Amino acid sequence: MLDIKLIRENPEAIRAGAEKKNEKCDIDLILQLDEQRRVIIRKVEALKAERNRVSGEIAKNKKTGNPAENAVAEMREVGKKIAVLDGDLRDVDAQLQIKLSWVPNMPHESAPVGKDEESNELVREWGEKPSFDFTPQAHWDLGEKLGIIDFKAAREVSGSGFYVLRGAGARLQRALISYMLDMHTDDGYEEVIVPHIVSSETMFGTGQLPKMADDMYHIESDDLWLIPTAEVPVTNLYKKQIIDEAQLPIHLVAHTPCFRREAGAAGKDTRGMIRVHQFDKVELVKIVHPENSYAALEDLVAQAEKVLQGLQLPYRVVNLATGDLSFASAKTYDLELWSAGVDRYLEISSISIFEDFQARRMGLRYRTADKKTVFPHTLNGSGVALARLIPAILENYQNADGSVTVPEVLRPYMKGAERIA
RNA sequence: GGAGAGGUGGCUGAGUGGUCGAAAGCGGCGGAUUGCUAAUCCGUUGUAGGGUAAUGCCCUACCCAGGGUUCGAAUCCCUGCCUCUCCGCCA
Repeated sequence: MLDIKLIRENPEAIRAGAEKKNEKCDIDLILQLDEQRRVIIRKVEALKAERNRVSGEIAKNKKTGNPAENAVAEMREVGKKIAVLDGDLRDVDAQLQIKLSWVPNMPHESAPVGKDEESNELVREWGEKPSFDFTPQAHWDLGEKLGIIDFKAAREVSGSGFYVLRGAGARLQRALISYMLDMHTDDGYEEVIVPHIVSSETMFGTGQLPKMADDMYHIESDDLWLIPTAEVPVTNLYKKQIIDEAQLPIHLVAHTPCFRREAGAAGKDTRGMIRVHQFDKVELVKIVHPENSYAALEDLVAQAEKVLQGLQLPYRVVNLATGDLSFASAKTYDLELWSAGVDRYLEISSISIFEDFQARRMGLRYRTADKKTVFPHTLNGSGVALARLIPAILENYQNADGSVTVPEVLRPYMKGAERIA
């Protein structure tokens, strides 16, 4: 959510920002509703002030036994006017809130301007792509031959877009989760376990609702939603709170499953576990002081990179173009992992700063020393997504005989196993 | 799921339909004082919206949420949500 005052004072900037993100929003209507709202407030509050004053007099007169019938009759009329205006105000305010909830966050000036991923900016590359003296296989072939990924069983159980890990495959995922959680908690992130099903209000807080409703699983009977990312429950842990400035920065890490309908992605990446309806992810969330939030973004990127560096996997860092940014994001870096079998980069982590957009939506504030309440900045980043990481490990660490070498840092978590064969 | 109780400011906890944004205590903040690791005393202490040049001032709203009754609601009525206790069910 953007501050209505900001929109009132800089309508052109907001319009331009939305345009850069390929988002539409009706700024003119918002300004009009905002003006209407304030006109009604001025009227109705003047009437309420009068009613309060006269009601006080009525009380006094009743006590001293003076007649008050005239005043009561008058106030009955004033009360009717107030009821009408209050109704108008509710309507206008509701309309305004809906329009406001559809205004995207402004892109940061350091996000490259462009309408789609073509304009993404390569920031840096790390590691070397592996070279093979044989033709590397894709993870779906490798995994099925090794008996560690079972797509057929997943289809039977749930339909397309799911996967089953077995044996060393399941073990590999658990090892990765432990490896990542250990790393992040060692670096000062607090581990949290959170609900995977959340309310509409919570989905609104981080900006998934209203825009992404069709991309998420909705449980109609209870009006609850399956989380598409741990960002949602973790950031909302502080919803509607005024926290102490001294509590900042807050660093959290959570492992959760993520559920995505992938409604608009029919036909894309249909093979393997690259685009699925459910996958696990380790997510990092930060709540920080506005003054150093962009430094916190760089730190968060480095934290996610550390996971890949530890695993010795080649990747590149990309600064997303404005048109590729999500609704709530001001700036996003993607980490893309090279995967030898599919011969392409896989987006494995997305690290974003939302400035105060999410905090304002969820009513999260902190109190300063001089007792002001301020919206902190929120950030999050995958650290990292398992359903992309496992394919990359299998493909990049594969051997000519179809076995897979276990990355060294994972061996302690795999009972010392050096290979999956 | 059934029965009962209840939801008041950072916390504890009062509150007869009118002078209650709300007693009191604790905590916090500011100050005074005492040489003894703290006590005592005084003051102050919520959030948001509107107006205004104004972090000041005025006004409005908020005692779980949403409706209603009334000139006037923390206080009465209805609905919902949540919490607690007991029973049932259950990993």
